[in-house]
Amino acid sequence: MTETSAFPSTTHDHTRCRSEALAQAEAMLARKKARLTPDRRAVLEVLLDDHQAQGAYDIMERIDWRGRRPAPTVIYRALDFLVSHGLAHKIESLNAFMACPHAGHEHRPMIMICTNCSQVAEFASTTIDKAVAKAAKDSGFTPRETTVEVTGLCSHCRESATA
Amino acid sequence: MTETSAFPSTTHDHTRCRSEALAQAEAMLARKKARLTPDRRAVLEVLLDDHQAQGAYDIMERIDWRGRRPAPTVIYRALDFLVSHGLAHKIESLNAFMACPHAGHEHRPMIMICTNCSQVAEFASTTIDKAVAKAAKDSGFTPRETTVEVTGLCSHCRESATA
DNA sequence: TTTGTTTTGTTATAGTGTAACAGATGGTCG
DNA sequence: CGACCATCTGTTACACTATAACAAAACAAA
Repeated sequence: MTETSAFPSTTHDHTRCRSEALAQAEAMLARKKARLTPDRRAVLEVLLDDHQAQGAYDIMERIDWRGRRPAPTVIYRALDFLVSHGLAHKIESLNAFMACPHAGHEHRPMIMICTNCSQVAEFASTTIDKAVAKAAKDSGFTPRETTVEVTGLCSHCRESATA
Repeated sequence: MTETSAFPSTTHDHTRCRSEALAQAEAMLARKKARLTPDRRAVLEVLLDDHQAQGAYDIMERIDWRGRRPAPTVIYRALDFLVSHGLAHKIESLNAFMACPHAGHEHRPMIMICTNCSQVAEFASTTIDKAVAKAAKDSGFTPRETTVEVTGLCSHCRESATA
């Protein structure tokens, strides 16, 4: 099993990372005949600006909306859209949002949150899914949606923390 | 594999369920030399009143505090204490709290939330813990705290939903 | 081009959670 | 006892997160 650090290296080409994700999102929405309106696109772009979780109000601050700041409703509506189409995830334990790097995959991945650098990453694991399904079944529970979030240290911060 | 429904039956002896949990909590805190002050006890009692998740403000409403309602701070302080001693869990996806039936065990269980009857239950699974640990390791991530929450239908609601 | 659906604009408000600091209380050790 | 330190309480004010409601505009499809 290779260690595919889900956290991008500090030197990765983020301009490209960002534009590819955007292109993927556009393609995916076109296929679904869903509309990436200017508000939605603006929110997605802000989310794609870095690999950190961002609160709705942080996003609000970063959007130039005809010289003004958009109202919270505008942001939440866009976020609802993005989340429901799998382009973003809500991180429950932070009340914040992240862009999803794998647009369109139906998935509810594990989310990892680095408490040092605040970067977030996701990892899809069928092993976890199965373990959760089994635990639910053993409790007579019929699962619908699963949330798995982990805080800790990403590989880069772990190394530098060896001080 | 036995199906040990983690959700209490509608007919279970809740008076007893409640008083046993309280006694366990007292014993555990005495062992740790931590103080179950009146505020903390009041919050714990409200949490133990039923098997649903309760928001901090719901709890606030239910506490008679010398004829008044306690301030939010009072509730959050008590909740912090209870959570840090393993007597309650925060349910991130609901911004709400539940009493922990297994006082004192060091654990971060999976939490199941019935979207029909709003009851919540927990289930400790080493299989899930291992799967999460492995997924983290495969991503070069060093985990600290894990949150696993599942929405769905509990056994009782699943049966009645077969209409 | 009419009709129905989706999206926008806006205001107001509901819900969740902390900061800060003075004062009270309790446990401990001389 | 009584002085001390740590913890817990009381209170005010505020910050952050999220939704309700409804009229108006934009769009797609026939």
